[in-house]
Amino acid sequence: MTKDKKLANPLRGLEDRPGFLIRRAHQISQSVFIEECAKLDITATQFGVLWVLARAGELDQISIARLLGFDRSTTGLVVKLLEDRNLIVRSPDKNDRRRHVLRLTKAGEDLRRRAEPLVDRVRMRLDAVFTPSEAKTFSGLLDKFTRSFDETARVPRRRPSS
Amino acid sequence: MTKDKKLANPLRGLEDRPGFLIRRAHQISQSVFIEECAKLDITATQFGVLWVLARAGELDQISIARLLGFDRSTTGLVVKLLEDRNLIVRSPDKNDRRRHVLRLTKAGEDLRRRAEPLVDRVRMRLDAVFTPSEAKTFSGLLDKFTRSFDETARVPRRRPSS
DNA sequence: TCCAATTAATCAGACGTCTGACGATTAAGC
DNA sequence: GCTTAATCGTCAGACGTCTGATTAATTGGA
Repeated sequence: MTKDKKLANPLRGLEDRPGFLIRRAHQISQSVFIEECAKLDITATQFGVLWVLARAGELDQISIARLLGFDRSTTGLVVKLLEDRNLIVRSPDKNDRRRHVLRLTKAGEDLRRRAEPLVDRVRMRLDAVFTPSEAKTFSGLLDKFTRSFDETARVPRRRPSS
Repeated sequence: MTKDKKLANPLRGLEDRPGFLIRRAHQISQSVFIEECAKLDITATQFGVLWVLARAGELDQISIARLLGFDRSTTGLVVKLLEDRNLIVRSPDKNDRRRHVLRLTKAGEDLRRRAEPLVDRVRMRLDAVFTPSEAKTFSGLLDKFTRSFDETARVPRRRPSS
């Protein structure tokens, strides 16, 4: 290969590695989320915790981590931020004193509800670059990809049975 | 919706948001990269810089950032780590004193070359969960997705013309 | 019953990522 | 030429993420 060819495309061979494009896709989707939800000052990760708590009523940190596929430490830090903002409360579990059970406060539930339409907008903006058929295929492949690694990944994820 | 149904699947409605699955896919691919390249002590981000420098010969930080879609600050920090390990050298640009031109050292080029087969293994492991046809479709959709946002994203990316 | 393995949670440390600000330098318009 | 705008790089601060270690509590097996 000549030096000129190198200069012509310094990315040939990197661009088609899935990891590289996945990283970029993640960066983009995070950026769109932050942009849409700026007025609520909430991140995608934080919203995930609010969401799952709204659905489940109450959970301990480890359960949240497993459902969302977050690392234990990550979950602990995110939960701390939400607790500092009084969006969730933590109370010791009487049956198992290692656990702290989390639940949404009224403020947390209000914020989650207000975030809902904004998060829908994020989804719409992300899907908008595809035809409906492509969007479906993309989601399906992402699901297959992530599902294939759920059990063997360093940070495993246990999806609900339903 | 009954409370029982909530408990049955606390993730319904979150799982099919593309951003959520993209995050998980990113987490997985990073994890596989780290696992394969553990003995070289290099991350995907760092490898990207080594790669693009190997291709281009020499570049300043901003050019690297634009080619890879990294933030300026991120690039600065990654470059610093590589420089501390003597994998790249930085020299002031005589024509433009704002710039510092980066190039690989011998150690940097050696590391990049040794990383090559490991990075190929990462790609193989990621693609292995798909049929060849699915892998191609997935790559194509990821490319379309990222390309659609390259210009409007907060962190823009300028792909090489070739 | 008692010891060992497991589990929940926290912490320090590291890297990646972005924002907003700043200083230094160059380029552009008048 | 001079003023203004744009650009390169850095820094502090914040959040997300993972590792490895530690502490406290529970569980399971001999």
